[in-house]
Amino acid sequence: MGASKLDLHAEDIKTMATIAKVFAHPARIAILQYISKQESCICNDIVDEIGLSQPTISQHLQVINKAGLLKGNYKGKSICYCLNVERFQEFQAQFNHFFKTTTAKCC
Amino acid sequence: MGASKLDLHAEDIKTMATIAKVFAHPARIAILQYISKQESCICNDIVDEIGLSQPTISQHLQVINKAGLLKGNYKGKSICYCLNVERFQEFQAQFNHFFKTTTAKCC
DNA sequence: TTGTTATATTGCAATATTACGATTATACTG
DNA sequence: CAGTATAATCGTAATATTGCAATATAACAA
Repeated sequence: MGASKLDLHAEDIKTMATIAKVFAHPARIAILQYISKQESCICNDIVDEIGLSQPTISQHLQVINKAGLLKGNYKGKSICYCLNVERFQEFQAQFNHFFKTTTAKCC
Repeated sequence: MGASKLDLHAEDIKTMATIAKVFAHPARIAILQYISKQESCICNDIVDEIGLSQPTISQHLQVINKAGLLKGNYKGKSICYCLNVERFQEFQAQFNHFFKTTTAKCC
């Protein structure tokens, strides 16, 4: 099928998976790293940097944005995309909690 | 297409995405948490716990296993799956590094 | 307003993922 | 060895993701 039986899983478990999905594509990791490095980061720069087409980058940006990790302000004709640091730290906290609470008992 | 242009991205970026993919499905998160909680954790228990079919669970276990996160020993007829803690901690370290090195400069 | 540049959206093709029934392999038991 | 229980594999269907060309929209400049 391809559709995950979402109702099966607890809310926090679904949240973790949703967060992880954002990071589950190299282009999105690359975009996040690039955005965080640059002082000013307009979409066209990202396109040049990553090597994917403008629509594809835009699509990945949308995924990142939907996760709440993006802030954008117009800088002239371009948009300066920036990392939503607060949200990013929330994600990190979720991961840390997941790692902390997942420790093997057996073997 | 669906195929990611892998050659575009740096090795460490691909690694991050690959790791994240393991966590990018609620069933796998649930499996990992369940495995870590139980003293002894046979596959059939996981099937009962998660509510997906045996082949589906087996498929997810394979994904987790390919990532190196699984240890399994036969316990009678069943297999006791356990978390490879060392590998799991490696993953955590990778995430920590990613989060640490990705900090916004602009906005 | 018209033209220009930058980004978003749409539509579509290719591939990947998820899920399960049917079957096969594996390890034990009698 | 034959029988049983458990897990893996195969085949296949449904859905999701990825990627891009074409097009639309948005913001500015003249």
